[in-house]
Amino acid sequence: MSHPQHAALSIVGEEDSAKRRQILDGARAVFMDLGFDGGSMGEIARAAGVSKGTLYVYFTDKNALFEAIVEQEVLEQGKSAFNFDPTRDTEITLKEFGTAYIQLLCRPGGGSSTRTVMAIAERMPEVGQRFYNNVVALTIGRLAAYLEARVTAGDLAIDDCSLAASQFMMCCQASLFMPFIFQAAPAPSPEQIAEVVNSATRMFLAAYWRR
Amino acid sequence: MSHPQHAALSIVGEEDSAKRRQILDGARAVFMDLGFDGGSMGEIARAAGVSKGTLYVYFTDKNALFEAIVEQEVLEQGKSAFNFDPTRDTEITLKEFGTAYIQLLCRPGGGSSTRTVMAIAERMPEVGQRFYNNVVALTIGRLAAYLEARVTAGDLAIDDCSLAASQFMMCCQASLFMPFIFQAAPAPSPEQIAEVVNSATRMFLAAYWRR
Amino acid sequence: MSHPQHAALSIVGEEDSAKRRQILDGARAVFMDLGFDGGSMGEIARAAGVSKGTLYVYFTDKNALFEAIVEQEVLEQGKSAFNFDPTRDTEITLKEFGTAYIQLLCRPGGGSSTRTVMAIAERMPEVGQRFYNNVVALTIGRLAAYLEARVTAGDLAIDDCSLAASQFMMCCQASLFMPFIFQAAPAPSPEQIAEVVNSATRMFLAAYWRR
Amino acid sequence: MSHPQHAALSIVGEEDSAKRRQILDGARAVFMDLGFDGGSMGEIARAAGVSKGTLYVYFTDKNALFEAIVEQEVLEQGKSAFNFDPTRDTEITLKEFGTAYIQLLCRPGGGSSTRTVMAIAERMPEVGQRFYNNVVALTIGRLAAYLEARVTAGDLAIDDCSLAASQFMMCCQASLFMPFIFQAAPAPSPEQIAEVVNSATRMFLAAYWRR
DNA sequence: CATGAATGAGCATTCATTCAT
DNA sequence: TATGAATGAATGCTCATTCAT
Repeated sequence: MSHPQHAALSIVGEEDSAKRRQILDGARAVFMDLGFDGGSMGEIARAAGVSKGTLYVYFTDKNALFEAIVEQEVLEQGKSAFNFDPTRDTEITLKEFGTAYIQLLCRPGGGSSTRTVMAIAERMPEVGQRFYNNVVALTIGRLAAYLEARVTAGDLAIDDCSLAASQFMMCCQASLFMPFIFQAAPAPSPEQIAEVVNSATRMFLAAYWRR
Repeated sequence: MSHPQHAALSIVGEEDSAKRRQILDGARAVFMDLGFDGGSMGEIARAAGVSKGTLYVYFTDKNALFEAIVEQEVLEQGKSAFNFDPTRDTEITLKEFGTAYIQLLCRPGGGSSTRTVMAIAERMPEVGQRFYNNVVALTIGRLAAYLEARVTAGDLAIDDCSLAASQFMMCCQASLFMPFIFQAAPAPSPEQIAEVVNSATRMFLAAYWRR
Repeated sequence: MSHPQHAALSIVGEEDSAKRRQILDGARAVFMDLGFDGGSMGEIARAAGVSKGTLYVYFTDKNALFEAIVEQEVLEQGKSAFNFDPTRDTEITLKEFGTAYIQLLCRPGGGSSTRTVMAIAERMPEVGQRFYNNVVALTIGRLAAYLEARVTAGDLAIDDCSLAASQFMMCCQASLFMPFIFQAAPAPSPEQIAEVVNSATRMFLAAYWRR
Repeated sequence: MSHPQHAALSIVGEEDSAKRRQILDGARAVFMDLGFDGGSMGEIARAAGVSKGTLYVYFTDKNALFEAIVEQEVLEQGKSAFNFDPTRDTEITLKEFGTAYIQLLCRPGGGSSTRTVMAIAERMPEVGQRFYNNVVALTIGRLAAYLEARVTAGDLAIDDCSLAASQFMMCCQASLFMPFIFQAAPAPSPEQIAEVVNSATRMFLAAYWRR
């Protein structure tokens, strides 16, 4: 029993045969491009290079396959290691994190996972929740922990570090993410990102830097 | 001559018979709940209390109906009159605006239009653009104009008022909008909104208040 | 009772209000262009410049309207007065008739009635029969009567004048009608028609001229 | 690799699985009875004993299926081997050919393909052309070649053998094909055919027999 | 009588899913 | 296990027909 046979939603210890991976790769490409409804099982099969029948050997149905994709995305993005060394310089840390974060969020064809999950959240709330909790909230939590450390270190004066973390992340998105996700602007250039992140950092430190 | 027979796509001066309104209401409910692909013309007909055929008397096809819904949302949200009297107190103005803005964005079942449009933006870029330009960018522009006035008045010191406006709006969303749109949290309470908006205002003024 | 109210299929003495004529004209244009299935009642209404509802005031349904069109075509084509003066020169009469006949049959957009009726004959046999009997057979009969007169006059020696008439008409179609109706060639030029009709006449007289 | 998965429109070397044949048989029955517009994919599926979905596994759409039917008819009728041995007696050859030709054209339920293709020729001209060129024109060409041989042999005196061939074929149709295709008469009996073909042959030889 | 808004049955087509091999 | 042929329910859309005005 160490092969497929429906691992269902077990968050950890997913079966990972080559076929399964192949399917997930194809499915990700299709779902992220076309969305849940827009992508068909046929296209996924073609993209994955397997037969349609095989899809159903590894996943009970389209929903399960989609959930697995999101899960994978969650795992992967959750792994995004930002440098939150608590002893590191605050300004540098914030700028580097902000840049990496926006680059991740706005990479060409990469708002896709955010968009795709947002899109389905009304119909598949658990999927939206998992994505939020394990990607967005996780990152907020990590940044919050870093901020807490800087508070302790005496650099910053913050009441609610979680809120502050969220504020910083949203500030970094200002003028970049919304146009990008609404297709009103292409992916931002490194220069644009730098400018916005610098401004966000300045604002953040102006508000929270220990006076 | 105030009746159906294809009013076409005229953006302004749309025919507004009762039937048309009825259909738009049904369609909005369905599209916002299920998304563009998820909602079927049959369901819309049922929701609107008309026959499927009637849908096509008023709208050429599913796309046109969807676009009309978005257009309506655009018109409605674009009309949102925030009090941007340039002589008004800065802090009060920001707090009131922030509160109204988040209430609009996160009203129960109201992130839906944002979500629904984001979801379709990859496949219908013009729709995404219209929504961004006439709702999001419009509001940013209005706030930016107000900020400009306060700069002139000597209250604030801001280089890029448009960026600043965007920053304030994003800051107000912190910890509220993302959980809401990912269905990880219900619509925020007035108290939650007040707290976040206050914090955003504090941060904003700390950064941009003339020293 | 001297107005509409469904005159049904009465072959003679059809009601003929202006509206009715208007409808028939629109319907003819549409049916002959698009065929019975291809033409819609909506298009007919537009072509006739009346409302769809009005169509049903004058004709019970699409079938009845179509039948009326064919009937009208039958009446009109039946009236085609070829010069069959029994005392007229045989060769000249044949050539003139042949030319007029092919011109009628192959006039641009005019094989249409033949095509349209043939097309529906399997599903509406009575319509096909009426058309054949009152257009094709009628013309054969008239030519046959003329031939009979020439036999009596001593010009021709024919056993079965009806068959002979049919033979002459078919011979005139040779190389012209089939390509035309299969859309493998455009409507024939007067020169082409003349050549074919001349050849047919030569052949006919070679076979039936009193030796 | 002898199975579906879209054999596309390859005119020759068509895949020929049993299912495909089954579908073609059902489709032929339906299309020939009801015409292109009159026959629905649902009826075809029922007639073929397969599901509607299966139709689309073998044919991209209704048009393709219809074209395949016509193509099959073209192939089949094009194969009709008439005995055109150039050394064979002229009168016998003509009579035998004429009889076989009319029998083919007027076989019960067999004028149908001619009718069905004529009917659609206005909207699908390539289909009409293929049918004309590969069925009608082909046969004319073969007969013309035979006539040419008889001219060379000194039996016949013909200027335009192609026109003469067409004339003979049309003459053979006299009083038989038109009533048949308009459903004004059932398929002709062998006796009727013999009589008409004999008369056509007599006429033809009277005109073209070397004097 | 004439209108045109409204209907609902019907159509071509797609696609998630099943299952014999 | 992997396949791909087959399915049938569902979808977007059209159109002949009805009926209140």
